[in-house]
Amino acid sequence: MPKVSEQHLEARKQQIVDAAFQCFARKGFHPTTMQEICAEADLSAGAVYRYFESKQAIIASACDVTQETSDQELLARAIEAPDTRQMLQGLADAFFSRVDGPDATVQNRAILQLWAEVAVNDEVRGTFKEREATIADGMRAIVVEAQERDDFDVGLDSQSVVRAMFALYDGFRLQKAIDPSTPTAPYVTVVKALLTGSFWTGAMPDPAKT
Amino acid sequence: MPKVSEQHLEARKQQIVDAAFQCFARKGFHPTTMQEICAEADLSAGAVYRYFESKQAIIASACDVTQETSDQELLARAIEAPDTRQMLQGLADAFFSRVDGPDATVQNRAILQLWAEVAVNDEVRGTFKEREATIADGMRAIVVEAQERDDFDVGLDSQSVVRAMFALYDGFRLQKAIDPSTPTAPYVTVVKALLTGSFWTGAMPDPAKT
Amino acid sequence: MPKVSEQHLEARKQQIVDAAFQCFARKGFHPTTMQEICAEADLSAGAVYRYFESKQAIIASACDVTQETSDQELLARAIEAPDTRQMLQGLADAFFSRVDGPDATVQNRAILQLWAEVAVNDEVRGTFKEREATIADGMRAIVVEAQERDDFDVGLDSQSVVRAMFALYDGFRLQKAIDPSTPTAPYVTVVKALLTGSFWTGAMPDPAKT
Amino acid sequence: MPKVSEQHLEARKQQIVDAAFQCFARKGFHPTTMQEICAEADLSAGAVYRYFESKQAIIASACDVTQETSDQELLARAIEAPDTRQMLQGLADAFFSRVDGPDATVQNRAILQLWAEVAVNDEVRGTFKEREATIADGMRAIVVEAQERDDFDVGLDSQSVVRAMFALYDGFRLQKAIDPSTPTAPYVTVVKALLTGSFWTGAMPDPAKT
DNA sequence: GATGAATGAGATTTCATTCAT
DNA sequence: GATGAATGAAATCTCATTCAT
Repeated sequence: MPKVSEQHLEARKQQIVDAAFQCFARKGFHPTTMQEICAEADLSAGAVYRYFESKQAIIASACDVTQETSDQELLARAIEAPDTRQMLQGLADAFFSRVDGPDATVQNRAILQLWAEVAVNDEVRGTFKEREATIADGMRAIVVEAQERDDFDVGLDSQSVVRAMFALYDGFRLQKAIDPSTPTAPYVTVVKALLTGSFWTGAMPDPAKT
Repeated sequence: MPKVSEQHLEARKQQIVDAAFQCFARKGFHPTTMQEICAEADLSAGAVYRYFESKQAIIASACDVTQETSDQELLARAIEAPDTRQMLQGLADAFFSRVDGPDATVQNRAILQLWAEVAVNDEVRGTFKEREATIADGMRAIVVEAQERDDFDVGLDSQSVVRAMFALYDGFRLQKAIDPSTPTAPYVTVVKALLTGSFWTGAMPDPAKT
Repeated sequence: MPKVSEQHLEARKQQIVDAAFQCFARKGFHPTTMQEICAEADLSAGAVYRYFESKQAIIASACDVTQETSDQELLARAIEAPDTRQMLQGLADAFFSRVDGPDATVQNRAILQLWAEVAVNDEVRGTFKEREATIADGMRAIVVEAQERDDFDVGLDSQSVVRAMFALYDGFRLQKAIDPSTPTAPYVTVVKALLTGSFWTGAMPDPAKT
Repeated sequence: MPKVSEQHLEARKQQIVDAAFQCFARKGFHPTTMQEICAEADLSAGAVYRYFESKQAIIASACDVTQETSDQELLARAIEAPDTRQMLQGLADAFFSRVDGPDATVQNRAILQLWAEVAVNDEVRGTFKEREATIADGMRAIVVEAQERDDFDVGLDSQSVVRAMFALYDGFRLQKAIDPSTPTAPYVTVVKALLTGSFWTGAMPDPAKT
């Protein structure tokens, strides 16, 4: 009996967050009204408030949900690659596969809303930083390992390398959000080229200098 | 006399937009109230409405103002560099010098608000895309030139290369907005390394393959 | 079988009214929600609505319940006293014994809610006046009798004498409701003194005058 | 300039509290809606909220206003009377003159609402107790003085005597609130009789006993 | 009979905008 | 030109009541 109830509860919460998510991607957090969320969730206001204390709680929940899925898994799988290059390519493919596909534009636009909220809302920022930190740690381990294998310049700050990787991903999501027709494949090719040394084909600086 | 008037008008508009900008960076566009903008601008509601038709107009104006300064100039100056590497390094220094310094956190956070609005507001998106396109075109010329000099892999889509450059910049602004204490210098080093071929120090793939 | 049912029905109603009574004393009629009553009664909303048509009905019932007990009885017993003084003292003791004891604060506070409702709610006022009238009539008989015995000034309006007696009771309940630590015994002493002539110990006015 | 503004502010606040007072007397605090208060005050919702933070604040203010007038003055004037009897009679006349007259029913009913709120609302209770205490202290001085003159039984607790006086007043207000047609004059006569020794005309108890 | 999730009207409160002074 | 009090539509949230299970 408690099980049914709990399943029901979770299902309803999901239903509401999903509906809210759509609305948020469409109009942003604050311009979205509860009425719109209720309509999208096909529920009355009273029902929604049975599952969430406030609109703020729905926003927080929606922020929480974003990409809650398995960055960890991606990292774990990537690490099994035989060499750094293949690992990076696998990672790039895995991450960038998310920016296309059904629902991706909604996700990408929602992410922008989340970022804006993060800049402004301490609670949301807290959760966000925490999650980022977890992934960043995983990534950093990978970077350090690549440096130990002498694949990445050991002189580079590993943290900053991770930041650059994030940037290449997040920055592209921004562009997809603004223009969903942006082609992904050639971008991923560039990213792989950057990370695996085939981007720059010109002369290298005289190592005697610097 | 019309000149004085016009100067005055512009000055007041600037005063209001500046005030609004601060508020927006602090709370986001929509949660910011006109009262807050008025207070920050040290003007009455009536006065503000003499210069702007609506809050929406202030938002649009604030979005317009963002980095209105001289991306073009930076590009023009960069192009004068003797070689691609120096040009890229100059560009990186120029752009990333903006993400620090006084007022930078406000700028970085405001940018997140702008992005969120862009995802959601057709008018703002129009202006934004236009501006981006202008800079992107300038950057693209640089990239194509680098490819012609055989400094960048000619097989890469120049548009996507520009996107990657944008991403490295925007993605970092995102991180600075979330955590203003993020150090910039090591990140810029990584960016330069990525773009000028000193990032990847491992083996290159067998050109016979692929 | 109808009897069992009826007993059950009454028991349930009582349970609900008792619960409501507690809530009402705590928060007042209108701020109390049905949910709170249900929780206090340990019943579901549906169950409560099986026994009462509406919240209004519960309020009415709670008002009805107040002191439903036996003012009449007190009067009947008092009347058996050998003289007016003893009768008044007995009455005072009987009535004021109610303002202390367990549950008395709840009662006293609930009474204030009732009075407020009476001022505002025609239905409740009707019931209230009726009940008051009954007791007032009983009291009045006592007063008239005392006047006939020449114990009370025959020049006084008996109705108003009754009102004064009520006032001494109700006004004290008000004070106990506001501050439950108010001591009862010395107050009762004063009341008895007032009613039996030992309050005023000064000179009496010159009967020649007035 | 600040003076005009401040006067205006006070005037508006008064206007709103007065309007609210009417509504409260009519329907009670909680069933009264802001819309009703706004309509009664002939002001828009927005305007009302410029002067009061919340409905709760209006309730508090309305409670505060109740009888803010000059109980102190009455006491001060009463004290000048040549003897206790005349003083008591003066006091009684002064106080009870308030329970009739235009607007008195509104006042009397509002008082019941206040009492109910006092039982339930800590903030309101605080203010209420404080004010009561002030008057009670004044009254007590009078009572003690009467005891020193040997007009009141010195064996009685002066605090309780004050309480009895309050009760005779408050209890009558209750009755007037419930039935505004209750005649005041004969009641006042009874009160005066009680306090000045002409109520009980029967035998006094044998002082040898007790 | 009992449950408690759902309803939806309605309450309080906010805030962009206007306009008399 | 400037002010800021006033407006009132609309937002969030509550809660008495119903009804499928």
